[in-house]
Amino acid sequence: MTQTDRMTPTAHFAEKLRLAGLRPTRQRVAIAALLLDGRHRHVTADSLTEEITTAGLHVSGGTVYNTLNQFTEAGLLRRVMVHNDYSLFDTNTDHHHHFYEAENDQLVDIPHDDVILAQLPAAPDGHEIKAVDVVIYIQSKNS
Amino acid sequence: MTQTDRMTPTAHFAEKLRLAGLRPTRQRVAIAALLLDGRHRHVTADSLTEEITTAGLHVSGGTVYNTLNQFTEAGLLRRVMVHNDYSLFDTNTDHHHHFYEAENDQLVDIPHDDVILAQLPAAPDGHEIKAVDVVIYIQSKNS
DNA sequence: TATCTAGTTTAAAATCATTCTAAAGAGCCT
DNA sequence: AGGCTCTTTAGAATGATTTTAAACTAGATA
Repeated sequence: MTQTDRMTPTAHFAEKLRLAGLRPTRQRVAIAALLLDGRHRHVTADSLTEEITTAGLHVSGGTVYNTLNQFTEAGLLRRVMVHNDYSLFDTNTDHHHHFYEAENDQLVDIPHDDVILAQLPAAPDGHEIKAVDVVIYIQSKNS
Repeated sequence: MTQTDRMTPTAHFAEKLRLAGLRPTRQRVAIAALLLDGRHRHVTADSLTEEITTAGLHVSGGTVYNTLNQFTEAGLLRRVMVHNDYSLFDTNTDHHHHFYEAENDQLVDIPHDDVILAQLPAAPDGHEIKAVDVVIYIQSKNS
């Protein structure tokens, strides 16, 4: 049993935020409780706002965007690039890749081991690799 | 010597557009002449507009966007997803991947053979793989 | 070559996700 | 509790891209 297991949910997420270097404000804790509960899913500023509303809470639009960006920078979320229409965030920060079906704007995780990069190029001089993203674009067979 | 080698540049690109199913309008031919000459590079709506102006021509903003989208749909260009700020297009439609340095918004091609995907997952039922994109995010070593 | 029509281009307005602003509010240290 | 800094807020601003409605043109037809 870890330390945070004995805490109230709020204290648990507040601690998580502190560890990430973020002051645990009411809004950030509320969003953390929604997004960082271990469930793996993909959210947008819009879908998150909806969740917040459904939970009977209110957080201003600007703060939703700020929080999403701060969580991402802190490594609590991962940004997924599949189109230019709006930002997508993945609550699963483990190393994994994605299928993307443009037709339905559907993003699906690929299990960690199912893509193996046998050989990577060396990063250009003076640079290091920060992340490797693989997106496999798929479409219905009858289209 | 192929057929198009004997044509004027304009006729050459007009033919290219026809083959792609696009009516060769003055604007599309002009843009094709700039983008589809075989040089491999990355352009944005903005950088393309600049090129057009430099060439002493004028094409409306809407048409620049439409053309970029149509060329992409026709397989004459490839869209590269690395951020959400604006769309990037690659004049190289061959299968290859990219390094992306967020710091300077710098996109660099990775030679075809330098990334080897040893194993790909099967596409979900009823779907087929359309494309596989690999983006390697890099950063300066001293940051 | 004149005519027709569907597809294109245009400038300008509209859209829409995201960021910025300035003022009000809230952690948190003493 | 007091105070300082970081946050949040609502609303305005930004900026890339799309849409609009009218003017234009490629290409087919007569």
